[in-house]
This record gives sequence, structure tokens and C-alpha cells, in this order.
Amino acid sequence: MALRLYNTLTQQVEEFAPLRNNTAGIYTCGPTVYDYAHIGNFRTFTFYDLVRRWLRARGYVLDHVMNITDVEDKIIRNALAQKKKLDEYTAVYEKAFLDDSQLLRLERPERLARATEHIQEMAQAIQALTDKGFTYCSDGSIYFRIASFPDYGKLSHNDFSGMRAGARVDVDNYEKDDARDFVLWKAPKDGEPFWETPIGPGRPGWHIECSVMAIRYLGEIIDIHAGGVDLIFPHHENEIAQSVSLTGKPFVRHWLHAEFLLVDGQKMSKSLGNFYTLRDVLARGYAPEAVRYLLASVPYRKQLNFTFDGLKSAETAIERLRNFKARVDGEKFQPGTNEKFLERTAQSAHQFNSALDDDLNTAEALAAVFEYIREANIAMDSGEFRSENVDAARDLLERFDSIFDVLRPSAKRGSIPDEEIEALISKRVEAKKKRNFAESDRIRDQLAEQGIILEDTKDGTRWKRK
RNA sequence: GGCGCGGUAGCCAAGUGGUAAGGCUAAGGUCUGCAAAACCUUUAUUCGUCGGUUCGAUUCCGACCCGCGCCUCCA
Repeated sequence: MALRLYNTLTQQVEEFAPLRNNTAGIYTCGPTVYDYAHIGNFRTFTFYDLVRRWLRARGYVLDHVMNITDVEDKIIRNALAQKKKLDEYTAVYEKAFLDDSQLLRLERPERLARATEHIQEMAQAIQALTDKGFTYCSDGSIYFRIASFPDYGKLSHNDFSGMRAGARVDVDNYEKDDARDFVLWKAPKDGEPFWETPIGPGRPGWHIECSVMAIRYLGEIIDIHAGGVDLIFPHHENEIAQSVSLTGKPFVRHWLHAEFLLVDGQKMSKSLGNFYTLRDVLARGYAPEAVRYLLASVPYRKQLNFTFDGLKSAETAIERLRNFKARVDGEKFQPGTNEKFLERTAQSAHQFNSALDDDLNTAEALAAVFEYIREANIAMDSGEFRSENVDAARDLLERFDSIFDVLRPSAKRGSIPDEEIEALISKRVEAKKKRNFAESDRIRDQLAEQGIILEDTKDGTRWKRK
């Protein structure tokens, strides 16, 4: 079965097929680097990562561009307050974003595109829109005239046809002809950074960067454009208006939107005090993989209520997966093949694939894996699992981990080295042989204090870091 | 008010016109020198409410109730 994805535009699940035979052109709305990204932002970014990984698993070559918005009102305000140059200010948060992404094992897109590095191209695009009659000027700023774009509202399924607000004043005190119109280019204001361009001095509005950079790197029609649901209106609606007006072609074939992460049943906000950055969560001692697992385990079109209980539950679930992997890798099985169980493994792999093909149903994919693990454990306990079943089990785990990527523990600082652990374990084995359980338990407790858990199996002692 | 998402066991959550996946938690048990890991058993006659269609609905239709989000800052 082919990969099927829900398309916000058509409100239907549609088969994915890229325009350029095997290459998927993807544009995702990235961070605005005015502050640390919070885990709600990372829910969406984790979703992008899953899209990437699953497309690759399905044989597509990725051509993925993500923007970094490094010029915008809040950035300018904060940079001014700290008396810093724009790029000096944004560099801190861009780095923080990339570091956090790495902790969450989010793959780097093929290209990261900074808004400030494409100002002249944006100016050109705005000029082109002006030449075609889609814009107007007001107080040195340039606006897009929504009245000139009849399809406005198609993505968000809003009907604006009856709505004709008169001239009004927006938050920036710029004059607009129509409430729906949005700014393409902002005239310079006192003390604020601006760029000299053929369309005059100023800085770009928010929406134009995505249209310009997407078209620049991916062509006029892109396969997938993704973001959070809050971007559907007005951001993506405005991107469509600009891009289609510019090229005369449909802009995007699949619009994908991730639902919100909630905290205490509400959208995260600083005023409610339910605002967590990744740093906040890790500072409480949770592993980054647990965050990744939690964010990935709830299908992206469903709101996800973040709780620390949920994180704990994610950690335990990961433990179970890792324990199983350790068993597959470390246990000695009787020689031979259990054909029936090979079939069972293939069935689980198929179930896993079908779940992800079905609009990235990660919950169902996980269920397939856990069900398999339970049955494999039973087969191992009863001796029905044979040495030649190991490879298939490993393949399944690898396929799982190529998407979820939680099996490898994150390095923890300050742990004792492996050799030291092994040495202590040998001492303990000796003590146990002599039935000196007091000594063997003492060693086990000593290791436990340092976060090392021992497991005695019929094939010897296995250990892991907690 | 318009648009969108959702209401399934203590918590998270999948799913189907034919009688409820999976994870976590809890209790009991098997295994173990004791643990750990693993396994077994138990936990929703029921899927927001009320109607309708149907031999049969959690799943389709209608109405209603509740939660969340967007409606020119926003993942």
C-alpha cells in the first residue's frame, strides 16, 4: 500500500506521489528565533522528522527546506532592548534550536534557509507582484490586496466573500484598505533595522519569506508543505495568495498540519505558566528520548496533552523496548529456524508499515511492535524462538528505530566506565559462585547507586545504565 | 458567530457496521539465593448524551452537551 496523507486543502487522506519522480520536495515552517523553542514547537518539528524518516523508508529521496525566521517584530524588539545587532541576538536562539533538535534526534533538513539571507529575492518577488497589480502602497509599506485573489480562504475553509471591512488600523499602525490585506514590505521605523532594496528601504513581512524561499529552492510547485495548525490561517493562506499570484500555478500539493500540544488541557502560554522548553524538561531529569517518544507516539493530527506522567510512561515504554533489544542481542537461542515465528515477524513488520502508510498512524505502529515483543518474549521463554529467528527480529527493531529512534540511550555525563562495571560484575560472579550473597548483593547495590542495573540470566549477567 | 480538532478503562491511546489494539499504572501469581528482566491472570457488557437507519452501531445520519484551537503574535 502506498503512503497516504491527510491534506488540509482537500480535507481528505490522499495518496502521496511526488512531482519529480522519486524526490519529495518538502518545505516546513521552522522556528522564529526570538527565544528558546518550547516543547509545543518541538511537537511539530518532531512531526516533520517522522515525515522525513518515513518518506525515506518508503524509498523517496528528500529535498527538504526549512526556514529560520530571523527578522520579525519580537526579534527586533528584544534585540533593541538588549542593544544587540539582529544577527548577534538571533545566533543564540538559532544555536539553541539546533542543539535541542539534535538532542531530540531530529534530522537536519537538506537546507536551512534564513530570512535575512533572502531579502533581495523577497524584494524582487514583491516587485513582480506589484508589476502584476496585486499590491498597493501605504505610508511606504507595501500590501497584498486580497480582493485580487478570489481563492483566498480555500485552505482554511473560510468564506470571505461577504466580508469587506473598511479601512482599518492594524497593530503596527499601518493603513490597510481591507482588513484581510497583509503587509509584504514594512517601511523603516526609527531605530529599527532595514535593508536597501530596489523597492525602497524596509524589511519583509512575515509571509513573503516562505513563498520566496520555497520557490527558490524547490520550484514553483512543491510536494509537501507543513506546519502547525495555527499557521493554516493566515500564514499559509497568505503564502498561497502570494505564490499563486506570482507563478500562476498551484503552490503546494499536500498541506500537512500538526495539531497542538496542550499542557493541562490548554495551549501553552507564558501567562498561564504552563510553558516548557526542552531544557526545562531535561532539567527535571527526563531523557530526551522520552520527550521524543511522547511527541511521536500520539498521531500528529490529534491534540496531545503533555504531562509529566506521560513522560514517565514514555520512559518506561522505552525501557521495555530496550530490554527486548538486549535480549535479542545477548541471549543464546537454540539452533534452527521457527518458520511460524518468522511468518509472525513478517506480519508485524507489515502491520508496522501499513500503520505509518496510513497518514503516519504512529500509535498503531507502536502497537504492532509491542504486540510482537510480547509474543517474541513468550517464544523465547518457551524455547520456540531459534537462533535463525534473530535476524528477522533485529530487522524489525531496526525498522522501528529508523523511525522512532529511541533505542540508543543518550550519553549521560559522570557515569563510571564500562571496564570498571565489567570488573565489578566479575567480582560479583565469583562471590555468587561461593554463595557469598552478602558480598554479591553489596556489589549490585553499589552499582545500582551509580545507575547501573544488573540482570542475571541463564547466559550470565547483563547490565544496563538507567 | 464562522472554520477546524476531539470526547473510548485510573492515565495516554488505536480502531471497525457484527460485538473494544497497544503503552503506562495497580493487584495477584510463575521464575530467581534475593533481585532485575520476562511471562501469566485480573481492570471498559462498553466507546459524551438523546433520537434515527439497520437483523445488528462505538463505528452511518440528525440533534444536543462538553473540551481545545484558529478567525490579522503563534508550531
